[in-house]
Amino acid sequence: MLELLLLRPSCILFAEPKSLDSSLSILASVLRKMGRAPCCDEIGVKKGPWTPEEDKLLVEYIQKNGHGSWRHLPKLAGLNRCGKSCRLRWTNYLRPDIKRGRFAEEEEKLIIHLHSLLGNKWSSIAARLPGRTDNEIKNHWNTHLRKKLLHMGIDPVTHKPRTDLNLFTSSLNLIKLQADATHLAKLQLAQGLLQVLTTTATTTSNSNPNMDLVGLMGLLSSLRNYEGFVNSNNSSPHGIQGSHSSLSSLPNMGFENQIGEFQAPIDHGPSPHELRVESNGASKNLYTSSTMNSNAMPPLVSATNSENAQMYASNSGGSVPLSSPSSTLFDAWEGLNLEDLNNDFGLKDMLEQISSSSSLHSY
DNA sequence: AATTAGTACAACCGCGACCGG
DNA sequence: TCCGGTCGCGGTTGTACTAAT
Repeated sequence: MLELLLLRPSCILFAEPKSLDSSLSILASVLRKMGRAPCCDEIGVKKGPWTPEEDKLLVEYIQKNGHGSWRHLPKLAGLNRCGKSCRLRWTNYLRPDIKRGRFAEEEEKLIIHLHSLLGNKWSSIAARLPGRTDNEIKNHWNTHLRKKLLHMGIDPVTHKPRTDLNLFTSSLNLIKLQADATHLAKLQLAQGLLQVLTTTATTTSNSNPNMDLVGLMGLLSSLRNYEGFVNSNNSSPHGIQGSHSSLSSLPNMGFENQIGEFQAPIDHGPSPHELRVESNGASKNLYTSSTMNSNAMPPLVSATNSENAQMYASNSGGSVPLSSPSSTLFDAWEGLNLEDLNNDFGLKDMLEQISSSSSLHSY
C-alpha cells in the first residue's frame, strides 16, 4: 500500500477513507524514520468537522489531564487530529465556560467600542467578553456588526465616516477638467446630486431599507431617455430649479433621526449619535459636512443647505427655468441623460465600482 | 419542487511571537 | 545570539442552512 501511495498518488482519490487514513499514517511514520518530520497539518491526520466521538475523547482527556502540550495531546487522547485542530476545537467550541447563542445588544455595543480602540485584536476583545471566543466575535463582526456600521455610513475599520462615496465626486471633478461645455453642465448637476446621495447614504440605517444606496444606484442607472437637457444655445442645464426644490424636500424623505437609534460608546472621533440630523428642514449632517470639506468637494449643490443650492442655480447661468413646486429630488436625476454621461465618461462603471466596493449590495 | 443566492459559523491555514536549549 | 519547536492570532475557506426566485 505504501508503495502504491508513493508511486501512484492518484489512487488516494479512490481509496476508502479508513484505509486511506491508515495508509497515510504509515507514510508519515516512514517519512519520520527517513529523517523528515512530517507536518501534522499535511499527513495522516483527520481534518474537517469533528464527530461527537472525537469531541467526547477530547473533553474527557482535558478534564482528566488538562491539555498540556497540544502537540502531544492528540496521541495521548487517542485522536487522529493535529494538536492545532484539538486546541481550536477546545478553545472555540468545547470549553465549558463558553457562552453560546445570540449576542446581546450590550455585547454588540461593547464589541464595537473595543474594536474602535483595539482594531482586529479579537483575542483582546474576547478577553473582555466573558464566555465569548475570539473566533465567535470575529465571525459576528464580519457577518453582522461590520455591515451594521457600513449601513450607518461608518467605516468599520476606522470607525469614522465612510469616504469611498466621495471618491466618486472627486473623480467627477477630474472629469470635469476634460469636459466640454455641454457635458460640464451635466456633470455639475450629477456631482451636486451625488452629494445629496452621499449625505443620505451616510445617514440611512437599517430601518429605512427603501432608501439605501443600492436603491439610489438602481434608480440612477434606470434613468434614461431624457431629451433636450442641454439648451442648444446655452450650455447651462435645464431643470436646475428642480434640484433646488428637491433639496429642500430632503428632510421630508425620512432620513432624519435614524442614526441615533444606535449609539455605540465610541469615545474618539464623532460618535453616531452626534450625527443626528435635525428634522426641521434645515437639516445638518455633521459627519457628511466634515467629510465633504475634507475631500475638497466644491459646494456646487449642498445636500443640506439651500443656500448652496441657490448658489449653484445662480452659477449655472440664469437661463434656468423654474420647476414646478412638486419637484422631487429625483426630478433632477431624471434630467440627466445618464446613458450619455456613461458613454462619455464611464459614469455607470464608476457607480457600479463604488456600489460593489461599498459592500452595500448585500443589504 | 428545483435552483440560486445569501448568510452564519466552524474549521483550517499561514505567519509571527515566544521560549527554552 | 541563534535556532527549532510550540503556541496563539487573524484572515480565509468550506459547508450547512435558509430565503428568494
